[in-house]
Amino acid sequence: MADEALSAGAVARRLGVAVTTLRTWHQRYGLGPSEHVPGHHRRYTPADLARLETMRRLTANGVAPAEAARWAVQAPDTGPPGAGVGAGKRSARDGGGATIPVGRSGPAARGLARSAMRLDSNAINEVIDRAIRTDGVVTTWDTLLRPVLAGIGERHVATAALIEVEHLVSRCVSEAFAAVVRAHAPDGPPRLLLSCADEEQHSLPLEALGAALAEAGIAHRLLGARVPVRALLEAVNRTGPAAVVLWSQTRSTADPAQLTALLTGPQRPLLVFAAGPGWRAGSLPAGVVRPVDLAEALSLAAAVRDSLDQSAAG
Amino acid sequence: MADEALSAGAVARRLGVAVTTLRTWHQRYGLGPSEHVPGHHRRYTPADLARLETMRRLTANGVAPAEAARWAVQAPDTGPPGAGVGAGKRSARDGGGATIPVGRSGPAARGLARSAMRLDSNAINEVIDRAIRTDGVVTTWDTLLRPVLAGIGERHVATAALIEVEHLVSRCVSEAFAAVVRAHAPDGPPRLLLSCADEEQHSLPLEALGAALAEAGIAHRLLGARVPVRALLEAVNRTGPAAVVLWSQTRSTADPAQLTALLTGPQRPLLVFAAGPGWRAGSLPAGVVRPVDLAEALSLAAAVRDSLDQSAAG
DNA sequence: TACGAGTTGCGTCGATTCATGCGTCGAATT
DNA sequence: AATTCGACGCATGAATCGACGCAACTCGTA
Repeated sequence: MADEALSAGAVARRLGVAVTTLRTWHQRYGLGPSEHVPGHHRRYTPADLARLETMRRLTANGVAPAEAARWAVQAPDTGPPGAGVGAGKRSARDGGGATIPVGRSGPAARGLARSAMRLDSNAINEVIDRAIRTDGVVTTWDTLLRPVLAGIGERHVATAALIEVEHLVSRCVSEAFAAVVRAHAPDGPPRLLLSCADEEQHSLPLEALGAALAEAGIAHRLLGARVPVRALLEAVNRTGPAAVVLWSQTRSTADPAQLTALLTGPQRPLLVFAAGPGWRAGSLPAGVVRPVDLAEALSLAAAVRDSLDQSAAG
Repeated sequence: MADEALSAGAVARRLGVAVTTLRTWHQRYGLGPSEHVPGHHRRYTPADLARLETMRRLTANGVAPAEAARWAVQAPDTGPPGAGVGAGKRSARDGGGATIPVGRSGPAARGLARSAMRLDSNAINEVIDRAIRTDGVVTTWDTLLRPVLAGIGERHVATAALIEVEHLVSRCVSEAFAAVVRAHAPDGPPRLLLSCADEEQHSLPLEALGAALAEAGIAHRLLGARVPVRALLEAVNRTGPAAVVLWSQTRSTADPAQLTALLTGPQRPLLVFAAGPGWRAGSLPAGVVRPVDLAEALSLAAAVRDSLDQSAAG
């Protein structure tokens, strides 16, 4: 670690705020140099600077300063500031429709596919539950459920068959996620709102995120599929979440106007996540964070975890 | 400083009610911050919040707000004996406001409606689970869930609002039924196939039937919504069920040809049920049984099971 | 079965309170 | 000499307050 210790003025200039504000943030929110003896000059380490960067970015997104400071204090790095997202690698696009739709996704996937073809919901449930219990929600989703569902989906659009299989598996997956959410008691008021974009009917990925959040002890609200913009704004207005995750599976449902409506809504500004492969990186309004996969969405949401809402300060 | 001095907005968001409602509760029932000078902002201490939590819990169970407030003021963490669906004395009148019309469906229905308006999925789950545990699936469906869902639906078609509420409640109901199915281990191979009619997207009644069947120890398969005729025949052909229940919610999805196709298929099931209000009694092909409600469908299915057992034993 | 009375949640409006960023000042630090 | 420190104060926009009213629902009654 470079032991560079930035002075208050340097930090203030870098952040674009006044020196006095730094002092104010320190004494009001405790957001200052980690080691500081009263009366002496403040020396900001890179870690302190990172905290202040988080504070600046959150406040720039409209988060109330008191709340933003709380997040910044306990979660130094809440993800990329928006620049690094564009370099998102196109993740595995499992091309090639082979005879076995799951490809090389492991034996569990093959077993699941077989149970699905047999319409054996008990076996499906058993496989999914065990995978979740063993590997957790994220891994199960990425390495088991998504491949199988993608395989069924490809086959379905190609052959116009397997519709009943797709429905059954979707139901089982949904139920498994719901069971995870039910098993983990929520530890506080839900400050996270998950919703599908307008006309978007694929809610399973969002349910996966919800289950992963529950697994991590993070409370949330999940609205479901096909949420019109008006209904979404209504829900935001009513519950006032700290962050909203809007899922879009396909390009046709990824209308950036929905994000803009969220950011300019009557309710207080908030963090907005644009999740799902539908969104185009270039056309997103400013202030929208775009996680590339489930794991990143989870870690981003974790930054909001322990923030008990209280806008009062003493 | 008291690190827990919640502002009015924060509390309102946490409870899922409007800020105005909080003020109303204060001046109508005296349910407010313990220390509050008129004109100043309200600061809710944890004790005050606990009181409001009690208020929320009681109203979620259908207690009239005035009475719930009386309880919450004097006993922050106690409640009246939580009773089942039909219980509860009607001591106080129950008003309206921004809620869902449930008519005379009992206090639990009103509590569920209030929780739904608050988008409080935890409270919704709690109410539903307890009702199912106390009164069983059939009674819960007929006297609690269906009235509330019908109320939401009516208001939804009239006002084009409450879509998010409808989705949330539907999800919770679906999850509750799924939990019932999971909790009761199936005792044999499923000889019963439940499926929605083609284009039919309301699968909740079928899920209710599925949960009731599971509760009675009858194994079944549930395909889900929007099952094309070809997919249904495919599933019947593959699994060879003894009976098939085909659900149709509205007249537009009740094509009798689907029933005829079932009866003339190669793997002809022993019995075909045409369930749901969509079917017209006159236009059903011969050999199709039409249960009028959930209870009748359940008893018919039980009869099928028993006859199968007898034939297997003999 | 229709209607009035009682209840309840919440929107609106003008006034007030509060949180926040920053300027200023005398003393201390580098 | 150049900053920075701690303390205080100020301007401003957001949040809230109190009051009022409205629409909707339930229930008792005719």
